[in-house]
This record gives sequence, structure tokens and C-alpha cells, in this order.
Amino acid sequence: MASDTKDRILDVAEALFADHGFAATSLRDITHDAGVNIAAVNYHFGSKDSLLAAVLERRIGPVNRQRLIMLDEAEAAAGEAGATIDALARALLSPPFRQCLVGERGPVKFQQLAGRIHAEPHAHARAILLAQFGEITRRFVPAFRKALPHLSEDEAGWRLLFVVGAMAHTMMSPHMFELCGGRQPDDSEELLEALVQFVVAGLKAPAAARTSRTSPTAGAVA
Amino acid sequence: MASDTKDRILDVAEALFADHGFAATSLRDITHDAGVNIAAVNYHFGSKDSLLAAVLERRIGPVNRQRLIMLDEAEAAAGEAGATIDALARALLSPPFRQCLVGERGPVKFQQLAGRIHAEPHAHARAILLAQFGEITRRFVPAFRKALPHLSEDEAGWRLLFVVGAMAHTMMSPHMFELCGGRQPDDSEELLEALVQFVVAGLKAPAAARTSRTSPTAGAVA
DNA sequence: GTCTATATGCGGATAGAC
DNA sequence: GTCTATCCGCATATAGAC
Repeated sequence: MASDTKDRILDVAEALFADHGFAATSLRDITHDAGVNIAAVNYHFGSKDSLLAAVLERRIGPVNRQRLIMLDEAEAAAGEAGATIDALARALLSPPFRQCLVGERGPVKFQQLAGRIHAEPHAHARAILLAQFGEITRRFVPAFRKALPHLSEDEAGWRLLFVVGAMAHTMMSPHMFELCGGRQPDDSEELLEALVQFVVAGLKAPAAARTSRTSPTAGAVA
Repeated sequence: MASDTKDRILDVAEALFADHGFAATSLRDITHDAGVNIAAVNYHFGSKDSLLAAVLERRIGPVNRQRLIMLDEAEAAAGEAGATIDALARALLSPPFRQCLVGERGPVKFQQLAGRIHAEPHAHARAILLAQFGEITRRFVPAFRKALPHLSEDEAGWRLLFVVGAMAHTMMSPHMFELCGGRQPDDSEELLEALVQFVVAGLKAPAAARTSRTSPTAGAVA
């Protein structure tokens, strides 16, 4: 069956891109693991680049739709006051974490891939991300700014960057847990709670004082 | 001169690995940009893998030494009480940011590379990181735990992961700034202050309540 | 839709002259 | 130490039979 082949390729590609990165994964690796012929990739997707696009789009779309649904709910519930930081953080972070509970084969690997792709230099990948995240940025940045009126525009943007960084890195487990000496959580939900707790507090922090006093030890290293 | 060739290769490799990733950068690209012969890489470094190791080690060593110096200072200044979160965060984050001010050609690119390499799946790269960060983890984790006694061992480890994620992502600018709609800072110091402010507040957050109530909209997406 | 066979180019690494 | 020339394997992509 055609769709079976196509889905098997997508699933295996997702897993291998997540494990080894895009450039280091060959179509031969993918088709071998999927048990399909090498020519099938080109028949169904046209090229390796297009395959990556298909892998990404299959998952990012639903996650981002869910984010916007939760954002709408949070804003509706809060009325004039605007959504709380906690609600905004959950709207942004919980959909990608939750998705790993949906299926059996793919989504858990996509969590890793999503984390990795944020750092991937591949032009196609970044273009896809940019396109898919356009609306997310457009909706979330003003919502965060409304909830964080004490921050300058720049600092609000940077804090969002910190949040995304913490999220992306966390989603790249297990590569990351060994670095920090932490235990891998049995429960994705537990890790999500810890992350939300962290970023909410970080977002609520007072604006940074512009003290650029240099540390006494700066430059003391060879 | 021999050392000139070697350094030029290191500088160019650092820049290209940072821009395109390890797997996507060929030795031909590197030697072309450096204006040296293709065979020079193998003569001076032995292999592409060893070149990567050399690129990483040249920068990580000094940064991590500086981190340990600042950690020692912070602990000495605080005495029995243990270092403050603020001092620990600065000891961890400021050396890699500061290094971008040291030279002209290389270090600014290394900031990007360091961010990227955290996400790179390449086995050699991760082994090098693990080796170089062994002592950092060994010293910083207990210090953070002492300063954060209200957290479980797991949660303290995870928060460190969040901190490293926010740092790594931030250091990968400019790739990242376009995603979040933020302005690129003119001053690295300004961005560092914002990051410290954010992570200190996040680290100090109360322990996460174990409420795993599922959101009403979970699973509502196609 | 699926396969085999193959075109074509780029990759890392090396041999050996200078 | 630096160069040219080359080995050899793997990469993506395609042509064309079934």
C-alpha cells in the first residue's frame, strides 16, 4: 500500500533525523530501516529536503494549532486583564510536551527532533520553522508584553528567547540529561510542570538593572 | 609558517562549523576559505573528527577554567553559607559570554558553535563536551543544590538543564533572534544581564506542585 | 507503485614529488 | 611543510523494466 510506505518513511526519517541530525542521515539509512526501496523516497517526496519538510510539517501544524486554541482560551477566561503568565507559558509549552503521549511510534522522537531542529543550520529547516512559527510569534509576543508591562520591548523578546531555549534543550533529552547529571523523568508531565514553574518565575523577574560593572576577574584567564 | 596555517584552519573551521554544522561542512570548504591546501588538514590534525576536537578544546578549556575561578571566589566570599544563586549563575554564564569580547576573528563565532554543539548528535563532539564539562558538573551541581535546598535532587538537575538550554539557545544568535521577533543586542553584556536576571528568578522559584490535572483541551487537536 | 541498475558528483583520506 | 594527483566509497537522484 502506498500510504503505508509513505508513513513508514516519515516515521523512520523522523527518528533518524532526531538521533543523528539531517546532514548525517542518508536516504539509504532511512529506506533500510523502513524496509522500503531506496527509490521510494524520491517517488513519494521528490527529494531529501522535501522529505524533511514533510516530516516537520506533519507534527508542527497540530502543535501550533493547539497552542493557539489554548491562547484563545486563556485570553477569553481572563477578559480585559489579559492572560496570566502561567496560562501563557502553559499554552506555549504544554502542546509540544503533550504530543509525545499521542501516538506510539513517532511523536516521542519528534520531541527530540523539534529540539534539534531549532539548532539546525539547514536553510530549508529554518525556513519551514519560520513559516510555521510566524503566527505563533505574532500572537504570543503581544500577549506576553501585555502581561509583562514592566519590561522593555527588547527584554521581553529576549525572555521569550530564553523560554524557547529552555524548552528546546529540555525536549532534546536524553542527550542532555547526561550532561547535567540529572535523572531522566519517567513522566513527561512532571518535567513539564518543572519547566513551567521555572519559566514563569523567570518571566516575572524584575527588569535587569543596567549595571555593566565588569567583574574583578574578567580577562584574568589565559 | 606552520602555526599560521594551523590557526587559520582552526579559525575557519570554527566559523563554518558554527554556520553550517559539522556534518554539512566539508574539509574542502574549510581549506578553500582558509586559503590552504586540502592536504594540510590531514597533515596537521589527522582527520576531520580530530579537527573538530581541536576547535572545541581550544575555546572550552579557558572558559571552563574561568568558571571554576569565579566559583571558587563566590564560595570563598560567602563562607559557610555557600555561594548565592546570583553568584553561581554569573560564574556559569558570564565566562562564555565574555569570551566573545576577547579576540576579533574567532571567539564570536565560537559562541554560536558552542550553542550548536550542545545540540549536535555527533558522537565525538558529545564525548568531548562530556569530558570537558565533567568537572563543571561535579562542582556546580552540589553548589546549586546547597543554594536550593527546597528542591529535590531531580528538580535541581532539571533546572540546571533549563539554565543551560536558555544559555545555549541565546548564544546561537543571530539564528534565534529572527524566530522570536526580538532585536539583536548591540552589547553582549546587556544580554548577559537579562539572562542572569531570568535564570536567577527561575532557579529561586518554589518547587513545582505535583498537580498533573490534564487540561480540558488536551487531545482536542486532530 | 515498486524494484534494479546506474549516472554523476562529492566526501575524506593518502601517496609521493618538491 | 606544502603541493598535485588520485584512490575509493558513499551520497542523491534518475531511468526504465516489471
